[in-house]
Amino acid sequence: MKTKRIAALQCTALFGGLTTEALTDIAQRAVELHLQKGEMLFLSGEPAKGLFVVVRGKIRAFQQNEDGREQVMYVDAAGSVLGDVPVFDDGPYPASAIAEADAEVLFIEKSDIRELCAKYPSLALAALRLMAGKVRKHATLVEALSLHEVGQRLALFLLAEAQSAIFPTDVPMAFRLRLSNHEIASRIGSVRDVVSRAFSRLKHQGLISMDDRDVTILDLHGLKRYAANARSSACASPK
Amino acid sequence: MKTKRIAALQCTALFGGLTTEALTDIAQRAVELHLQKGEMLFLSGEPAKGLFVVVRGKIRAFQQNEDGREQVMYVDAAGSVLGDVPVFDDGPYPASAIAEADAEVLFIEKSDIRELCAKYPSLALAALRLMAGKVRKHATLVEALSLHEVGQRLALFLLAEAQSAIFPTDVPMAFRLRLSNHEIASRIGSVRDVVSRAFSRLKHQGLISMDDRDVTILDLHGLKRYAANARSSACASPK
DNA sequence: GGTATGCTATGACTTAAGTCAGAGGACCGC
DNA sequence: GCGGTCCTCTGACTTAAGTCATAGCATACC
Repeated sequence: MKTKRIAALQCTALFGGLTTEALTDIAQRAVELHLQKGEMLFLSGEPAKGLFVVVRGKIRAFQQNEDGREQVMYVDAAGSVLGDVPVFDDGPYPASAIAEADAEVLFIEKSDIRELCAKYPSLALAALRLMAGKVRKHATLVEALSLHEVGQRLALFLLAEAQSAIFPTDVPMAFRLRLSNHEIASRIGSVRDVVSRAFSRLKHQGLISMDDRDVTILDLHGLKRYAANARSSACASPK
Repeated sequence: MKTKRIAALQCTALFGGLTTEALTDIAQRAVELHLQKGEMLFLSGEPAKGLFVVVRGKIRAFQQNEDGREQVMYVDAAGSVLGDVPVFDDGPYPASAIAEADAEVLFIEKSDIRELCAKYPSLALAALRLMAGKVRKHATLVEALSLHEVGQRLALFLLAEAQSAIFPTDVPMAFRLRLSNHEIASRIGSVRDVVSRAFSRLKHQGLISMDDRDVTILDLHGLKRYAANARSSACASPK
């Protein structure tokens, strides 16, 4: 009956290392939730009762200001865990979460997780590894937002996208953008129009080319140089 | 001989809950370091061998761009732990660390920490709590940098400072700024001049007053409103 | 005393970022 | 076909942020 849940838990970095008994135990205590695209999972600042495991679909964690502008923290697909922070520090959720596509998630009580961490050291270490990764990711975001301008942040975003899109042999790296300019903007801390202009700048400087949404990095080193220091790589001869 | 070290470890949130035996064990494996003000403890991106416990003094963790502009992540005083992230995710240090004042720190090997986490679940849980707090802190910073303007970030900073300066009875909250405008700027992601102007704006709007570096919050609700939405609280009648 | 040094404050200026509006392309359903 | 919706790209404009230069005021030091 609960084998599907157990399989889902097994696929996560957090629970993957546990024994079948432990997984069965968690699976039985978990509550299944089905979300339609656009449904909120939780709100930033809301008291937290536990964490969520994504079984299917996509969940977007983000912050919002009064004007409705969004900053995406991360997007969690199947196998990811969200809402882990409040489990360990007893605070409210630090961000809001919404279903980016129809999704299926498992809810697990805070107390259950803590209990299991105390019982299975490997679970605690897995949680630590996950959490450390989040700190690192956020630290990178802070650095980008505080110390780099929009064009540089876009360059960094493209470099990361190129990395994750696996085309190891294509030397002039090409990949398809899965996100709209609006979505890119909400990830790199800007707005649609400005991202559009930043793209134009990269194109005019000969660092990338775009055919519809297919990006080709023409000058990898130049793009990296631009990401590190926008000024140094300017003044080239645009077409 | 090592009782001083043990006492220092006992004072940290990370190791505070351990038994004396465990503490003695760590204390023996720890390496003592003495830093003069301005000395670097580690550099962002550098491979990490372990974590550091601050025994005395202050250590500042920060990022820097090519122009030398700094973003402070946090400042650790006695009892704090830094460099914990790479211990659990095996990456390099995510930020640089420098002695803000003459300092004394203990270095503990990555492998020792991991071993102890597996052995003492309470240590793992303490580490998780610490790490969760860092994620939360960074998430707050990301939100501020991405979604609020400098004036709002300064207001948020002042509200946080007022909180930590303990004056529970003073209704018109007053506290002394321990930081220069330059330091404040490096914490809220801006530069000296801009912070100075942001201060003037808050003063002109009657939200705060300043006598040298003594700040008084004249209108707590107004300041909070300004932090949430700078536009709404404008247009008041400045003196 | 004089002279560094470090800090604040300010006005003038430049540039990056963000806003607004218009035009056009792709896609969907009717 | 038509009218939606959703996206992109652009130029013109406004505003926030950052830069530069200057002046003032403490403190520390010789």
